[in-house]
Amino acid sequence: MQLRFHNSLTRRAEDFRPIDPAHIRMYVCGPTVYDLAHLGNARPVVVFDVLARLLRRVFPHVTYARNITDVDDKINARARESGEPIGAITARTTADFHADMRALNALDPDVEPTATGHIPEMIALCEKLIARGHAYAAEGHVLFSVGSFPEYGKLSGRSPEDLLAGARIDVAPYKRDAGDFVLWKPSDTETPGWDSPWGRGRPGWHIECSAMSWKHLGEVFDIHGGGHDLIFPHHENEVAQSVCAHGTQTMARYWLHNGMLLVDGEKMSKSLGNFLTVRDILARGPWAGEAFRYLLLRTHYRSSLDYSAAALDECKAELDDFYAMLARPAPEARTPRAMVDWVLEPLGDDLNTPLALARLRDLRTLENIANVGGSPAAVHARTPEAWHPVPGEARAAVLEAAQVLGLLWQDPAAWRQGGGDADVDAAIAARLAARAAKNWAEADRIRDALKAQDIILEDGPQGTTWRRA
RNA sequence: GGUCCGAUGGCCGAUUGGUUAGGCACGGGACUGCAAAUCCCCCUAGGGCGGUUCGAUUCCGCCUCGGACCUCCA
Repeated sequence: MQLRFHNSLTRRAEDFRPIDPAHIRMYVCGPTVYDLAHLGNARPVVVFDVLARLLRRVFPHVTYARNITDVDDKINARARESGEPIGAITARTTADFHADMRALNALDPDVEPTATGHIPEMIALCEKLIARGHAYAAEGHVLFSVGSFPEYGKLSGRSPEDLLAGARIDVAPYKRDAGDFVLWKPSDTETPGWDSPWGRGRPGWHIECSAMSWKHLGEVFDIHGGGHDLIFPHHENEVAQSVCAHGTQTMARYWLHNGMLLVDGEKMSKSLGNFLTVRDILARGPWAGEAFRYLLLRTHYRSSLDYSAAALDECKAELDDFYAMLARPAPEARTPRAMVDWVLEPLGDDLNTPLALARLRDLRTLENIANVGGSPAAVHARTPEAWHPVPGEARAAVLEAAQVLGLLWQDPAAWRQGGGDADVDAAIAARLAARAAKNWAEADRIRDALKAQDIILEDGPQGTTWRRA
């Protein structure tokens, strides 16, 4: 399967040509652990989780690295405000992050380096950059010299003049050039710091990712991912650091950036009152994690995505339909390879998850037709060949393809009836007796009483089943 | 102000130089004691103005609107 990705570096869709097809290496910028993950933080996690699953399906060996930034001035500020020790904040927030992302069925990356675990590598990078004339020490700082790297601005598509013209920061006096950025900065006794050739200090943000990707993926690797808002300055600076330190042509061959997530049409912010954490979503119910994942995947990863509670409910309804199909007894059947490939094919085209989901729904319809009856003509108009509905086959294909999307991993009965213990069997038996006596009023009364508890009965050929609304 | 991205039905969202996928909502039907689930049908849309073309939603230009970034935001 040939993969194609839109490469931010060239602003074009390109065929994916691995550096080493036997070993694919991907790095994605992870969270700064000072607060609970918000909805926007979850988007790159889910998007690149799907990409990692796809890569693992296509290539024999994949190393996916996603870092934890656990040294940062936002963390320091949080500790000063709350009085909680920094180590406690980062440990708790990291655990919360892991729990939240697992609730979205995002697999753990293969390696999850921490910034504090890679201070020696960061110092080594600073020394290499100074030795090569790309950085200089000044007043306890180490600064990257933007003027030493002619290609600075290539990733973000800016010229150094543009960057300078748009700069809205105060230029520190020790900077040789307004665009120079910090690799290392001094720490006072109240601030976390590590001994270095330039005195006790701490790393700048950008150097962390250069150090961690170098350590775990090498000087040049295949894919670098992250949010679109990180292109400048974070990724631009990463490229400058890594390329200049190692003397390589590039840092990563393919740069993938996900679009921003909006809430009710506006960017999330605490001042607007539309700031939502993943935990807020998960509190909606046991279905909410998967419904949110579905919501993220039904929009192409590069588009901006507008979150709303109504959209989340719609995603739950769509998953209800899938789980209704999966809950129906089905015979063991072979998994038709062609059906799985047909669903996954769009993923190879710059991770077109919305089209893959549409095809997954077509397979669901095919399975329903095999079991319940109907005409496959509408589905056949879209499929590459007229697959005959055979009970169990499309179902098996749905389950295998959904694994790559990280969907439909839950037990269908648990999905339909989960969210609390309910003993409805006795009520169903009583209603069955009333129906046998053609006492429709009593039968409907029982059904309505259950409905008042959000329990929906479904009479089918194999008897009566139930689910939660 | 600069750089870049986008605009598709009531809503969400793909594909495409030649009758605009799919989903949700709405409406109708089959099935059902009535429902639910399922299936069938219906709903046929490309911001505005130009250009290229036999033909433009698709390619190009301008305008409008929205968004991202412009030195530590996913």
